Amino acid sequence: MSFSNLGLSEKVLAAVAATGYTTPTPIQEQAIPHVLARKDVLGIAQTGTGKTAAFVLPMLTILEKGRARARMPRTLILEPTRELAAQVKENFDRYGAGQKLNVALLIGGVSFGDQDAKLTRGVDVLIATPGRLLDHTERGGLLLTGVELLVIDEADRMLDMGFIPDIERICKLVPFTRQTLFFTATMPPEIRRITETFLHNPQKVEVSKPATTAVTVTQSQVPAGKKAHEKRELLRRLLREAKDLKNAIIFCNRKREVAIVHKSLQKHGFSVGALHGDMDQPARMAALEQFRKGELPLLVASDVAARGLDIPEVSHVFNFDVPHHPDDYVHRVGRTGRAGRSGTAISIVTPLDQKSMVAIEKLIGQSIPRAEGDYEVHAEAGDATDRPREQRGRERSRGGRGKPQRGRDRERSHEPREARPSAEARPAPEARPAREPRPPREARPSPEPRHGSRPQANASHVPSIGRPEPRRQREADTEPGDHSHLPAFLLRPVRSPAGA
DNA sequence: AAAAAAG
Repeated sequence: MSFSNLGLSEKVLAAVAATGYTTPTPIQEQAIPHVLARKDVLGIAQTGTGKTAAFVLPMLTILEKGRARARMPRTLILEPTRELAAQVKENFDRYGAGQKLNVALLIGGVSFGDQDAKLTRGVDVLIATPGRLLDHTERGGLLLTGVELLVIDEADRMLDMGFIPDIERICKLVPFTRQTLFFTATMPPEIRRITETFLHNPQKVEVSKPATTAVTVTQSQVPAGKKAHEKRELLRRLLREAKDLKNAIIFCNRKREVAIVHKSLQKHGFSVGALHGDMDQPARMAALEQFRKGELPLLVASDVAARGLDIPEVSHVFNFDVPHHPDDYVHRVGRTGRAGRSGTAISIVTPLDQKSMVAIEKLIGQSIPRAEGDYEVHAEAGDATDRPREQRGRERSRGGRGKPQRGRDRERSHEPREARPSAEARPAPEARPAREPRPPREARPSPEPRHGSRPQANASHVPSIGRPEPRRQREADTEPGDHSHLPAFLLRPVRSPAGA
């Protein structure tokens, strides 16, 4: 199968050929002919399946005829996040280069006036997040009565984000006779309901969901204490010792944690950017762009970066926090090992994360082995090296010890052994009540190598990544000023420990 | 439990 059989125009075929793609993905192969036949399409597909090109390419073909009128866009694409919207625009810029097409991006966080001026000139393709789009319509600068084709992308994610009322409002503003392309990864009842109202006799296109992680990704978990400073210290060690690390995304569960980890890595000399939804839009775009260009090899991010963002060639994904929702794990890990390339995903797992890990392993249908190497949780009880500043805001994880933990223990003991798929992968720690002191190291089973005969991730084998801190030194945390142990490409160009 | 999006 090739692109030339799908009914796309010569111009679009030439643009596709110029990018080097020769074979359409299943979703493209199935959806493109329906779009060109001006049918409604219900596409059930995850990100990473080539979904974006499945609507961009036929839209470009359709848009070759006719032109836009002022304030009346011809097509409208709704996206859940600003970054995804910007990415769709890049697709139009790339494949529509040979066409004089007006593409406008209507997202929050950037100048309203520039967007308004562009609308006045007339746009063929309007790509928007719901809030800013409604802002423009309410102020009267935008009329949706000329929209011939509407794309609702990542509908289930919009549902999660509470956008569905906005989407329903927007749908009332576009003509009833429009063509609608509706994409979702899953079909919860609420999504089913809106497909019935938004779509007319839709052609259903479904591709097998990669509800699992790619086989080319080497996954592992590393045990850690639940204290954030221990996790940050472990992260630094993992970054230094990682094999073949070219660039990495480090995921945190909270925006606050993203900021803290980012600052901490900066302080320790790493060349690192941050991405989360509380950053202003120029900073978000700059971070993403620098990371894409390779100017920053490391990116600390919230789940805003977990889905859909096309960042080629990410060699490593780190879960600084284990995601509480197993789907998010799949999405995060999906940032690496794309298009058959190899990738590495390493999760820092505290005792509190065990439940989440079991759910993740169940979802992906495989156990995630312990990383090779000497990764052990530091002594916790009465740790004399505790620094008070690290204890701020830790009340929740320390206080209320008795009740919740008793509850968890009880639950555990009622769980049948064979119902826990990964019991074999992680023998000792979670089988033991969390309150008991850990036995001496010698008594614990040593982590078994899980990945064939891969040599131990020892820094002496990977000179390019740097050497690990000696254990004693780690206890005391590294001197922020001393960056000599970091390989050059991970090193911040600015040597002064600014912003400390 | 949190993130995402309109200021």
